[in-house]
Amino acid sequence: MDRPPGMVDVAREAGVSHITVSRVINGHPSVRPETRTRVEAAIEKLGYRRNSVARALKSRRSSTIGVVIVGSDLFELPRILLGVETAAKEAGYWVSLASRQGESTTGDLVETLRRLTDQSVEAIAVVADRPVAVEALTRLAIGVPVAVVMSGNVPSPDLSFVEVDQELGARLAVRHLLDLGHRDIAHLTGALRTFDARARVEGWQAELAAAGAEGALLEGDFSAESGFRLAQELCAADAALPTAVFAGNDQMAMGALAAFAERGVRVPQDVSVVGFDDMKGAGYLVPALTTVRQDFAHLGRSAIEVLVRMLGGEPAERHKIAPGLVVRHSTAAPRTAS
Amino acid sequence: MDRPPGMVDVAREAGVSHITVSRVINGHPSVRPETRTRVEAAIEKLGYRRNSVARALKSRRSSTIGVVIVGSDLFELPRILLGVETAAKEAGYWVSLASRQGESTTGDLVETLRRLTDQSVEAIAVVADRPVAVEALTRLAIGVPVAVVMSGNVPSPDLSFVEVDQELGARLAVRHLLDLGHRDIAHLTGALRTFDARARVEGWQAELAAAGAEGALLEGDFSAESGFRLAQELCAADAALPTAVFAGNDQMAMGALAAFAERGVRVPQDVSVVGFDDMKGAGYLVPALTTVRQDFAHLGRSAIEVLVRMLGGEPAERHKIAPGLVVRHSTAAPRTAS
DNA sequence: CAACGCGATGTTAACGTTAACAAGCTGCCC
DNA sequence: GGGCAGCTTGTTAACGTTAACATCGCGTTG
Repeated sequence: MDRPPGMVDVAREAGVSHITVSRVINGHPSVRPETRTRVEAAIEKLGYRRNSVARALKSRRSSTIGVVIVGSDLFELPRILLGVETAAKEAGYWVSLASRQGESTTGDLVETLRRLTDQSVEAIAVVADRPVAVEALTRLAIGVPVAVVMSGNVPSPDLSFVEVDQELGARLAVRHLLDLGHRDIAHLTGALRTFDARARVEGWQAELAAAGAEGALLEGDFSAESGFRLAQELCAADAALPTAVFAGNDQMAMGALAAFAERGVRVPQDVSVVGFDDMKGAGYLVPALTTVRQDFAHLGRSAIEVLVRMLGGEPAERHKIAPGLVVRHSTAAPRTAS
Repeated sequence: MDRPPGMVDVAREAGVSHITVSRVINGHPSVRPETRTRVEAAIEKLGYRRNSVARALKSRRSSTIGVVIVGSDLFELPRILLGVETAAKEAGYWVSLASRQGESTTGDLVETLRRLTDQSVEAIAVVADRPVAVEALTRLAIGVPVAVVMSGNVPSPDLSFVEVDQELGARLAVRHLLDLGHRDIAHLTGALRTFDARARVEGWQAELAAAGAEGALLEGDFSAESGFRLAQELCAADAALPTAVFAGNDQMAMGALAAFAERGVRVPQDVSVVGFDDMKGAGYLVPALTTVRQDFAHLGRSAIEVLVRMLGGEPAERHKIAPGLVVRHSTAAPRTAS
């Protein structure tokens, strides 16, 4: 015998029919304990393993959840993925991966989703950083439950959304600076084609407006390089330096810190800096970075949990996970209250 | 009709038999062009998509490659994964994910591999940072081609290995310091249970020995925190500070930089620091970090390419990808040549 | 002109599982 | 003691595809 044993082989070994083997494996109640034991012994002896492909074909249940990754600005992808994978495994599902890098057109995305449904995935989690991708999703009848991770605000009754509340995070950061006494808080934005960057801008604006404070907006792209460049611009400008800078993410904060160090601008004495993400090592920048922490593993886990509920017939859900402010040493009261 | 159309439906529409449809889809040569066109029209009209589960069942080819992730110290996982996914897609394969976090026993690993083969994956890539995992692999007859990513040095004729040459990377880093005139080069190691950390220690030792130089070894765990702590120890020690520090990775270098800044030790004037990885933003630390760059996407891509060749009947291969030194501003000649 | 070869198409039978239905056995109650 | 319920087991038929073999028609060649 050159191929792995099937149910028939186990059945022959145990002296029963293959369907009894099926029942034992699926935990069907009406099997005599004695028979069950015999079948289990045969399974053990032959080293039988259920062929999940055949099972998927017949039962139309592949026990697989597809994950689509759109965009590659996602620094924290591994943590999300680990959350996804862990939760999926716990729920008895496989994770099948499909990514779309670079400029993904709507057609590309459709094709990726198609490939995934061809594979008979039961549900799909889309980890997307761009509104474009999500807008495309809303126009698609995919036929399986879909959860969108990390980006929301698009009205769509059939899609679930799981995201960290970016606007709240931004507000937390800005409020912290306001509380310290800052009234001129610049924002170095992330890539504005992404949801996250936009939501952070909104949070920053809203909080600033509520406090009657102000600040310049400089557009970056989430890279440390852009943070560096924008901070340099800030220094070079004729106007006085703002007393605080809210960076689009920790990478940009890092760049800004480098630029300030180069110009001899002291942080936090001359200018306060807040980041976003709480990336690995953020506490060991100089100075240790005050930032907004996102729980990415939680995000991934929630996505799967939502999908599992949807597979159970529940309607689509929307979850906003609250981020938390982590205060370290890159923020302080402004030197001179104007 | 409530379920998606199958080949029979297409066949009926086109007025042929389902097997002709199969031939058209698989690009079989002996189909009359006129028939082909008719079938293609029917496919288009019905929106037919091949059921890859049924195909996998019959042909025993799932077109899926399994990826097992062992350990979670892998900061650069997403880049590897993206390389894997891209290369797999190009080669016509799916990627199915399975991770093992935390303390993975051999039994755990076996079970994970089993689950993957149950799914009929055609090949498996194991991204592992620990020797334990790899040793377990060598004792297993898995039945499909296996490539191990990121860790080598274990003799095993059936396993392919794809890794960045860690020892070479360490040598590059240390040689750079030696060339600058350093003779006392401490090494803050990564977690010694991992291959990478060990290989870097070996490279450091070998290069030091070859040059007749010396230096202390302090054991860390790849975290910025450990880099910080060990650098503090270095400062606190009665003996003089080494003139250079080779950190186990960029995170640890970051921690060390923070510790030195706190103590008023200037980098690179008082002490030079070299990292490993070239993590995102390494060029925007203060000072910009000299480090060793690993091409992770290449790593992932190579793994898939090797597996595809193995699926084509080729024997196992071993690849060492050469890392490159990136010189920035955290290294300089020692202040006083002794 | 018949036989052969070959390209194009069709028929049948798997792949290994689960669903639906059928049937045997036991024990219980009237 | 017969019939019926209920538990256990078996028979048969799919799921949608591909492999192997069969068939048909036509052009070519001895």
